Amino acid sequence: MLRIGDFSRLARVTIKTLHHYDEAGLLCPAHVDLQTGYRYYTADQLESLQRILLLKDLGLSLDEIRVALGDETDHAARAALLRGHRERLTRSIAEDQLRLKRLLALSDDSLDRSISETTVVVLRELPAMDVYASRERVPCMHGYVTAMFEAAEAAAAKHQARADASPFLLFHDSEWRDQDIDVEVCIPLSSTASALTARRVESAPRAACVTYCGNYDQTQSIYDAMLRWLDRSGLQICGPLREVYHRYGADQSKYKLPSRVLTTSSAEYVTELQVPVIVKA
Amino acid sequence: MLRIGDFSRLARVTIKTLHHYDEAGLLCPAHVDLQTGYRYYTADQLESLQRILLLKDLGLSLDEIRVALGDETDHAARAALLRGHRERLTRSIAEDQLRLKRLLALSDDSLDRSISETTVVVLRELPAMDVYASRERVPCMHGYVTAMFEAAEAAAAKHQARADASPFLLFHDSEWRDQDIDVEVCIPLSSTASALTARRVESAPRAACVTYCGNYDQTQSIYDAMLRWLDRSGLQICGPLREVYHRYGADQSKYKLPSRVLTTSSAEYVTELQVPVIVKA
DNA sequence: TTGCTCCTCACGTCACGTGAGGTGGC
DNA sequence: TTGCTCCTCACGTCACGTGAGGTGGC
Repeated sequence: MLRIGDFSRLARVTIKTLHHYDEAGLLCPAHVDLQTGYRYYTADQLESLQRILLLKDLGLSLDEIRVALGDETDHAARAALLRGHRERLTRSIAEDQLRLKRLLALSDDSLDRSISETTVVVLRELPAMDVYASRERVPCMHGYVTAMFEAAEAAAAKHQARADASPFLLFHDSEWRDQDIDVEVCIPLSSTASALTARRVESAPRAACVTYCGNYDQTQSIYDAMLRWLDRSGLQICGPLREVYHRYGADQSKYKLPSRVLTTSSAEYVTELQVPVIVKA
Repeated sequence: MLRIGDFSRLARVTIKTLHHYDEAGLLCPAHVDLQTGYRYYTADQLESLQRILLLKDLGLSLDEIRVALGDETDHAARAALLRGHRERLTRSIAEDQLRLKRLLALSDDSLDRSISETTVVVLRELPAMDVYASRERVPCMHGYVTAMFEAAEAAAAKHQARADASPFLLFHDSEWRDQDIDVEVCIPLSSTASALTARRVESAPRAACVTYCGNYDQTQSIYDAMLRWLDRSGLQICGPLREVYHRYGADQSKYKLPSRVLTTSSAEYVTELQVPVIVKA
C-alpha cells in the first residue's frame, strides 16, 4: 500500500488531482483509514490511473472517461464514444488550421494599419431561410432595387407572413455590380405562413461576414477588402453574395416595420455583407 | 442608439455576453440610463464588438483581446501577442494530430480487448538528470546488473549525493536483450553534490512510457506491445530504452534507501519503461 | 519532540449560462 | 393595462490550484 504522496509522485500528478478523482468516483483509494482519513493506494492502482491520464490527455472529459472505463458490458457505448471523439479531434484540427491562416492574414494586414482599422471578417454559418423573393435584371442599383423591396415588403405584409429577420439582396452575377445586375430581393417569411410562394434560400455551412455601419458608399471598398482577405485566408467563394439590411431608412407606406430596424440618419444604417465560402483545396 | 436586445441580435451574441464585456471593460455601452440601468449602444459599436468576436474566435482570451485592442501606442506588445498565439496554434495542431493517431492506435487495439486490458502508453517529457553511471557489456541480466546497482548505490551513498529519484538502466543496444547487452546503471544525484564524476543523461522532449507493477517476467511482452503501439501511432524511437525502478526489493547492506521505495513482495514492484521518441516524418 | 505528511473546508479560475425576483417602457 | 424588455444578484460549469487551519506519523 502506498500513501497518497508516494502514489502521486509515481504517476506525476498532484495530490489534489487524486482527491478530485476520488470525489468524482473515478479512482477511489484501495483503503481509507477511518481514524485519520488518510488515503492508501495499491501498486496496481497505478495502472488504472495511467489509463485515466491517457484518456484525459487524448482530450476526454472525466465524465467520458468514466463511461469509457465503466462496466465492461457496454461495448457499443465505449466504441461510439471513441469514434465521436475522433471526429471531434478531426474537426478541431481543421478549425485550428483555418484559424492559423486567418491569423496570418490578419497579421499581414495589420503590420502598419492596426487591428482597429482593419476590415473585420467573421466566419459564421448561415441558416436556411424561407423568403418571398423577386429576381430581376436591372441596369443599376439606384431606384430599381428600392422599388423591388417596397413591392416585396407590401406583398409580405398583406399576408402577414413577414418574419422578424432582416431583408437582403442576392447578387447572382459573378461580376458584381457590372452592367445589368442580376439581383434578387428577399424578404424572410415566418415558417408557419406558406400562403405566399416561398422560395427557400439554402443554408451555407460557412460564410465570411462583414457588418458595417454608415451609408452605402463604403460597400465597394469593404467588398474589395473582403476579397483580398479571403484570398490570403485560403478561402474560396462558393455562392452568391448577400447584402443584408439590418437597419436602414424606408418609406413604409404600404407596410409596417418594427421601429428598431428603422433610422433616418444614414450614419446609423447597419448593413452586412455575407459571402458563402469553402476552404481551398 | 440601440437597446441591448437589438444590439445583441445584430451581433448574434447573448445579452449576458454583453453584460460580461461591459463588466470586463472590453466594451462598455455608449450610454447607460442612470434611472433604469438600461444599456444603450451606438451602431458603430457593432464594429468594435465584431473585432472582439473575431479575436475570440481565433482563440485569444479576453485579457489578450484587451491588450490587442488596447491603447494604440503599444505596437510591439500587440505584435508579440499575435506571434505568440500563432505558435500556440501551430503547437496545438501538431498535438491534436498526434492525439488523433494515438486514438486510432487505441481504437484498433481495443476492438476486442477492452481498454482495460490494453497496455497503456503515456507520452511525457523526460528532464535531464545528473547521475552516477557505470556502463558494461554483460552476458545476461541476471546477477550482473544487481551487482552493478549495489556498487553504484554504495558509491553514491558514500558521498551522500543520492537524489530522491528512482534508479534506472539504460540499454544501449539497438537489439534489446541480445547476447552481450550493453547496459548502463544510473543513480540520480542531487544537483548540489558534484563530488562524484556525474554523467548528464540528456532530456527527451517526448518519451513513450509504460508503468507496470509486478515482477519482471512481463517486461518483454510489455516492451513488444509498446513497439507495436509506437508503430501504429506514427512514432519512432530516437534514444536508448530506460527501465526505471520505482519500487523494488534490494539488499541494502552498504547503503540506505527510503523505505517507501522498498518492498519485499514482487507483486508490489513498480517499474517503468521509457523510450524517447519523435514523430515520424 | 520536531518537521513532514495528510486531512477537510472554502474560495478562485474562465467566459459566460441559467434561473430568481423585481422593475421600466410602449 | 398587459406583456415584453431589461435590471441586478447569486449560483453553476470543469478540472482542478491555492492557501488556511488543524491533526497524524515517524
